[in-house]
Amino acid sequence: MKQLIKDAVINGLEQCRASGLLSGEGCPDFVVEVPNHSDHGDFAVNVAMMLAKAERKAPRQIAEILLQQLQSSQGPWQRIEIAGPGFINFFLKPICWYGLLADIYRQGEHYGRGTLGAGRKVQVEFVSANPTGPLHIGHGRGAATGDAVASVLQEAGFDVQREYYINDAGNQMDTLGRSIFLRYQQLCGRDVEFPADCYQGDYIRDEAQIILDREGERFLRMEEGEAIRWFACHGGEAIRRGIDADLQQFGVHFDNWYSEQSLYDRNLVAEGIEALKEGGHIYEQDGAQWFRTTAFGDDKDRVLVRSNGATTYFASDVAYHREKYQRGFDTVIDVWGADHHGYVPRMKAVLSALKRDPEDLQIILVQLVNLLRDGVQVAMSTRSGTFVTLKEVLDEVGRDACRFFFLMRRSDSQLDFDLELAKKQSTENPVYYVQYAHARVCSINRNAAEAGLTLPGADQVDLGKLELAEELALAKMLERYPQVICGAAQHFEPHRLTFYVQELAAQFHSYYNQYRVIVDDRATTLARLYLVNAIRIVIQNGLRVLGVSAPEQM
RNA sequence: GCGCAAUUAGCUCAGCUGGAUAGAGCGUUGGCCUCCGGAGCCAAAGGUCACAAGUUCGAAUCUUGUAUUGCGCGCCA
Repeated sequence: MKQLIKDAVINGLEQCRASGLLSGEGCPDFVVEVPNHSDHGDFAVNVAMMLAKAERKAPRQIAEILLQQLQSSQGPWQRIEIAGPGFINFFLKPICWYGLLADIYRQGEHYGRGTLGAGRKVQVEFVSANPTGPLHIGHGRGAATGDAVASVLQEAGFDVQREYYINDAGNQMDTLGRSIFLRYQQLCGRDVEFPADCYQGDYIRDEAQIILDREGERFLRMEEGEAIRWFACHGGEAIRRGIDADLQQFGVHFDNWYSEQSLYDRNLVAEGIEALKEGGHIYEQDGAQWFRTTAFGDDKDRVLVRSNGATTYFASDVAYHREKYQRGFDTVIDVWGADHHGYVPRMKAVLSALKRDPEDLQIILVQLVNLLRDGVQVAMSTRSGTFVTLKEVLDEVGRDACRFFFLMRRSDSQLDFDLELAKKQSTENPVYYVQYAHARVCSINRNAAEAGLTLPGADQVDLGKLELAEELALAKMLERYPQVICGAAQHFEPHRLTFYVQELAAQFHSYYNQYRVIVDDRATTLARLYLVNAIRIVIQNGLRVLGVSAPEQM
């Protein structure tokens, strides 16, 4: 629709020049936009203001000349006018909007799908929490965000893979093994000290108990190093399965779980370092191997291999990201906690060193969640063991409310999550507001069916019966949906969709409260059923992308 | 100290590629159920878009500076 207006304006401009009304050449890169106020029409064009200098004429004067030209030709508009400093405002015929409703029915659950991605391969890596403890509420926000970004990209036509990176190679796994082993020994009655740098959470003791029940006391006789390795391996896998179960409950499904250890097993870490070395990006100092990330804008160079021979976490990240592109992804998206923002330059440096466009790596920073209970901040730390898990929150407030809540802000904005507030299920929790709009249409449909009315098809509707300003506004709102998806995908901002469905629901509730859908006049009833069910489809689609259900009854 | 981000209504936040009179929710105040589901709707009040310069037809949006807040700055993961 926008393009149609743009073409018409360009065409009109050329004709004005051909007839000598305007001089100048070339066409400025003007904008067709949707004005904030409906008084300003459906679309506004700023071309006259941009031409003012080149034409040496007042913007309104240029607009007047263009207006004459446009009015003499055919177009989908009802009227065109000049306003403000020189905007040309287009008012379209209602049928232009109502005609688009047929697309929504024709495409159904596919309405909103775009071709922006053109099938290009994108990977979204998110959560990737260390398998040393259960997911907490902060991971939940990352999970909701990553999953929604992936879904939005899918809707926009990208070929998306969701991946979870398991940090199963560091010394934290050793700490995990030791922690469980110590609890195990305590459960066996041994008087051993449990140091502060071990994981304190109750789940450690639970895991130890499970192992004790299943395996008995045989590990007491095992050499300590060997026992710790066993506990690390089995404990890590058990915790990973627990994480997976929590994510399942949250409705998040990964296509791939990627082990950091596997990078070492396949020698990819050494290969990654070698690749950087070949590019001349590595030097040795104080017995360590350094990657010259400062050559690509980082603050300081980074160590890949320590003087004791151990590789750093960054080294496996180099290998990991290098391997992602070898797997054929055009764009790779990492979802990180915002406290890791200092790592962005060095990861971008990896791409530059590997001769990849740094834009091929997009990093979404998610602010940590500020968890409150009755307005009082809950301190969270994995080490101290005082954290609220994602599962606890899910059990309390439910999946839909939880996901919607996480997606109500842009990801790099702080989020206050008050558990008591979220549990109230009152107006503070807007997910019900949106779901209710959907359920209301379904309720209308049930009533319509009882009255012997069936949902009309596009060819059975007299669109002329939709003559209310509110109905036209709703139709326009529905037309915007695919653009919202597209914008959210381009900017990796799923919160745009959250805002959109809320706005659409609000507009529907308002309409519903003011007018009745089922009225005496059959043709009007059918037309309104046609409209509100298009709304239902769009709300359902929007919620599905956000990972929230659209119940028919509440 | 250096770097990154933020600063918009009483509170929490949107604001698209620079566009016309800056929006929403909550809270406050006052209304709306004989009526398809009141988990809803309507109305009112509420603003120096942190501050100051600059860029231009036009700035909450772009540039620079200042202030405040948060985060990051290891041969940790």
